[in-house]
This record gives sequence, C-alpha cells and structure tokens, in this order.
Amino acid sequence: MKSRKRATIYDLAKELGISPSYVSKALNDHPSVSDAIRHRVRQKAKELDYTHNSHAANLRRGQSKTIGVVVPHINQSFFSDAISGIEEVCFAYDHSLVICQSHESFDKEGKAIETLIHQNVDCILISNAEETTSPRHLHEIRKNHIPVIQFDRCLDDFDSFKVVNDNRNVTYEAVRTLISEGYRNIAFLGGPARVKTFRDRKDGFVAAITEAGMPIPFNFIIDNVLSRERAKQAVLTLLQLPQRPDAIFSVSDHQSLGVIDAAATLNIPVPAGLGVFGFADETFSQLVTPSLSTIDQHSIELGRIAAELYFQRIYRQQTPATETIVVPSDIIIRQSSRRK
Amino acid sequence: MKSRKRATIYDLAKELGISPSYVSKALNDHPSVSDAIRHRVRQKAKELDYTHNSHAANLRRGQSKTIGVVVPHINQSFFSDAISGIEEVCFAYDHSLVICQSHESFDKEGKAIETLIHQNVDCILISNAEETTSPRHLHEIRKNHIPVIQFDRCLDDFDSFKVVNDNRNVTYEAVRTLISEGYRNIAFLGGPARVKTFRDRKDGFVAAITEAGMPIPFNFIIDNVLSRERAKQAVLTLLQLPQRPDAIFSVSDHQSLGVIDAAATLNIPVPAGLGVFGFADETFSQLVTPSLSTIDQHSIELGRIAAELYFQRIYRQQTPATETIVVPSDIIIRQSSRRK
DNA sequence: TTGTATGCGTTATCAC
DNA sequence: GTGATAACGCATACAA
Repeated sequence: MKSRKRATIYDLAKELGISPSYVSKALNDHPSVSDAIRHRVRQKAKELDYTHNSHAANLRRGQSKTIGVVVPHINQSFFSDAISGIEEVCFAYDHSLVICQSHESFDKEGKAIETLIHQNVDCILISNAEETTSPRHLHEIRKNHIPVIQFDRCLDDFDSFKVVNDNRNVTYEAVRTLISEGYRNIAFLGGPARVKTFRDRKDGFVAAITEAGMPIPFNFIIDNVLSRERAKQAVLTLLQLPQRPDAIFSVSDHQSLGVIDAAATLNIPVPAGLGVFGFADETFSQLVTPSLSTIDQHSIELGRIAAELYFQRIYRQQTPATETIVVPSDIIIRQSSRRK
Repeated sequence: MKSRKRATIYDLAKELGISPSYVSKALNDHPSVSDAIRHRVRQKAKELDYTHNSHAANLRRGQSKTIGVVVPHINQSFFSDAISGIEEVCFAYDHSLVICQSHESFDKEGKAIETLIHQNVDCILISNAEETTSPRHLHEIRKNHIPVIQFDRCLDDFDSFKVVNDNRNVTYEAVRTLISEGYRNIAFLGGPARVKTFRDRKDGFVAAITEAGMPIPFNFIIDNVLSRERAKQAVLTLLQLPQRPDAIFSVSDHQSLGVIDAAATLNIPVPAGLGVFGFADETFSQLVTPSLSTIDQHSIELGRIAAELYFQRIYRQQTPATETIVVPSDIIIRQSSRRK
C-alpha cells in the first residue's frame, strides 16, 4: 500500500501553471472556463490520477450529495426492493446512499439516525422500526434541518412526506374477494397495532366485513403475530374453535405460510376448507402449493417514488411540504383463496 | 425548515469560555482533559444541539469511517443477506455503509467505484458484476490506496482478500449425493463461465462425475442459463433428447424452478423421474413442491466475515495481505433429489 | 477569462 | 491541563 498522497487541485494547478481556483472551476464545468483550459485540466487530472475529494467539497458546500436510508431489515424482500428503487434514482441523480438497519429496535434506529446526521446526509428516508412509537428521533433529524421522508411504516404524529400503499383500501378489496368466494367466517392476522400500516389493513378488513352486513368477528382478529410461527400457533387455536373461521386474511405472506402450516396440521384443505390471503407477494408466494393470493405492493416503484420526492419536490423547490403519496397496489388472486 | 446553522465546537467554546481545540479534545475523550470540563462540554453540547460534522473531521483526519459495498443487486437474497451481515459488523465498529448496485453492468460498477473513491471510503467490499472480466476498476481502487475485499464473485487476476464459499467442494459433494441416490445421467446448468464462482461449481460437478467413473456428459453441461426461464428452455431441450438426463444440478435455486417447470411441462415426476439440485437455499426452496435440495451458503455469515476481515486484518494490522477465506456451506437434502 | 482571498469545522502539533 | 495555530481540499465571492 504505497502511501503517496492523492493529487489535489493544487497539484494540477502547479503543473499547469494556473491557479487552483481556476482548476476547480474547470473541473466543475464552470461556464467561464475556456474549452481549451478545461480540456488541459481534465487531461492532467487523468495523468496525475487526480480524484475529487467529496469530503472537502461537502464541507465547503455544506451538503453531501448523500441520502440516508433507515429500514428495519435490509434483507426482507419488501425493503430490499424498495432500497433497490431508491438506489436507482439516487444513482441517476449522482447521489450516494448510506443504508442502516434498525433491526426493529428503537434504540438502534436512533443510533442510525445520529450517524446519518453526522454524515450531513441531505435527506433521510425511513421506514420505522416495529418498536418505534415516538417521533423523537424524527424530530432530532428535523432539528438538524434535514428533510425527512417516511415510507411504508409511518408515524401518525410526525408530519412529513409519506409514501405508502393504500393499505386500507387494498385490504378492503381483498377481503371482499374472499366474501364473494363465499367465505363467511373470516379471521384477521395482524401486526403490532401501533404501526399504522398494520392498523390500516385492519381497518380495511373491518370495513369489508361490516359492509357485507356480517358481524365483526372480534375473537377472530389477532394482532401482533407477524412471524410464520406465531401465525401458525394463533391459527391452530382459531381452527379448533367450535365455530372456526373458514378463511384467514393476514398482513404478510410469511404469516400465510403459518396459516397453511396450521391447516396442514389439522388436515384442513386449502382453499376448499380454508381460504388464505396474504400481503406482499414474496417470491415464494406463487411457488407454494397452493399458490398464495396476495397483494403486490410495487415496492421497487415505491422506493423510486420516495426518492424522486426528494429530488423533485424538496431539492428543487425547497418545499418542506407535508403530503402523503399513495402508491397503488394490486390484488393477486391465486389458488389459496379461490374455491369456486 | 428554519435555517439557523448547526452549532460548532466554536459555539461551544465561546459559551463555555474555553478554546475550541480544548472542546474538540473533550468531545474526543482525550486523556489530558479533566472530567469536570469534559462533563461541562458534553452538557453544553446537548444544550446547543451540537452535532459532530463528520465531513470536517474526515477531511482533517483523512479517513471516513465509511465502508463501500458494490453488489450486482441489492434485492437478491444472497446479496441482501451478505449486506445485512456486513452492516451488522460495520455498525458494531461504528462505521457507515455506502451501498451501490452494478446491475451486473461493468460500466455501472465502474461509476459506483468512482463514487466510493471520491467519498474516501476506507475499504471497498465488492462482488463483481456478471459482465466484469477485467480488474481495471479494482486497480483503480488500489491506485487510490483503498483496500479491496472481494466476496463471492471474485476476479482471478486480481490479488486481494477474497471471501468465498467452497464452491467446488460443496458442488462435488452435492453431485455425489445425486449419484448415491442412483441417478446416472446428470446434467449441469451453469452461469456465465467467466465468473469463477460458477466455473468452480462446474469443476466440482465434473470432478464428481469423473470420480464415479462415469463419462463426462459434455452435451449435458449448459453454461450461462442463470434465470428461471432460460434454465427451463434449456432443460426442455435436454429432456427431449433420446437419452435424456435423469437428474439436473444447477448453480442457483431459480434455475431449479425452471427445471421443475420443464419437468412439469413434460409430465416427468420429480424426484422419481428427474432429480433436481439447486444452490443458495432461497426462502422459497423449502416451500415449493417438491421441496428443493440445495446448498446453504451462510450468506449473512459470509458478509460478517468479509467485514471483519477489514477491521481485524486491514484496519488494525495494515496487512495488505492476499488471502482467500473459505466460508463453509451446507448441503440440504430435501425431496427433489431423494428417490430412495 | 483568470486569479486572490477566505472559510467550511475539525483535529494535530506544539507551546505554555 | 489548556490554548494558539495551522492544515485538511475544495469552492465561492470578489477583484482584476
């Protein structure tokens, strides 16, 4: 690891016999620089292996051309897809992405945010941790004059741009398809009730049931069973009730797997004996037997939209607006909910 | 978005009536600072919402406490898992992660690397794009005195730390299990031959076949069919040969899905009529019917190891060593390859 | 079109 | 234990 230092604009200037500031302008395509000079400077830059030092420029400029992202887990398909979309847009605008995981912990989320603030990121895109109920960290961001964009998992009591699916409506529609298939005792498996995303899905469920003139099955509504295993346990109980549900809507495909597990354990055929509907359209959902009815959240697109929001609305227009963008989602009906 | 500027150590110094340099030392827990002062400084920092400016510090120090990662796609389970592992370790060492996708393109990979160099990242972890055959970009990194760690998809002709699975051996063992199940005409679906990872898997396949005293089925070895669809097409052809294969090893689970598709199309039962073996243990692999025999790459652990390599070997010891770390991988035998 | 001067916020060195 | 000073590399306002 040879330690000759990196060339700076000073080095270029000296070699070219012009001033450093002029070199800087040339490198930045400043209009007042002649083509000839610009060419010579670029030439020399190549020759000396000059590389721009972002830190110095950022310090000087007061902005970093860097966007921060905080998500619960990088390696969950919804989030990795969303990040992929965000990255795409940032790349197009020549910005970098710094990514942190909260691991669903409020404290880690706070540490991540702190890091991003120190880094002078120009904007923070965040999908809150399951544990997070307080907007304290988000206020911290704002106190540092950094714009915040929430996506998917948003906090009610913090105003900012929010990019979400139409969770309530799409759930409503999905449950209606269950009803139209003739299912009459539909149960609901939810997430932590403090996360609005999951509350909205529950609301959509309740609305569909109510509107169909059916009684709301309060004992069939189970919150906070996000994992496959917890869902399975909950459903095992439900299915052994004297009047058991004949269909189950759950807020994630992973839960739906648990539902299928439970049904298999009790020898209940899906979809004939039990309709199953999930959420997220994971890769595996079309592959399992029976294939899983679910909801496509368009997560890559959602990520793109969130990032574009920064570049189009905040960066360009300095709009500190508060607005909620709803990304459409599609119902995908497969075998698990079709018995007609 | 109120625009009062962020507090600096100067502001703290002024308010406290001490010098900025002393404040800096206090904040950095310099040994020669009295506890009393340190306490007062921290207090004041809270009071004024002081936040450390990493850019300034990085400029001054010449290092960024930031690690760069370049992968083909963030949203593929192997990579997102690996990144998750990397992030975990970086977080523990109080470093940030800047992540870029190459989208399998050599040019984008180059641009990503350029960005990371400009950011003064302290190390770059990279898994090369499918297109990449030249180590040109990697040399670019090294020219800037930034250490390189390759993982999974490594370039033969660039010496650096490399973290990989024992691709050859694990494939060898996997193919042996196919043989011991009585399969005798085994085909191989590979990736682009220029990527060593895939070449190694092919080598392992050939070794197992050879060692079993079977002739190498050259017409059964198909390179560069990484996607599900391309694998399906290739297998459709293979399966209609007069002497068709009775088992297929493929270098990814996605390909194995294509194999199952093809078998279904031709009404060939798996595993009775056709053994199938994949690679990567994707989430769906245990869920499909029949469940997929595959190889668990321990990708999160692989990411952790790669990152630790930086902190333990490069950061601490300034070792510019060249070494290949092999991360063990496990064979998982499920239904698709078991007919006894 | 070109150059000069200055400061971004921090930290390392050296002196007290 | 404490402080003055310079320097990191760049970009900008201003002067020429």
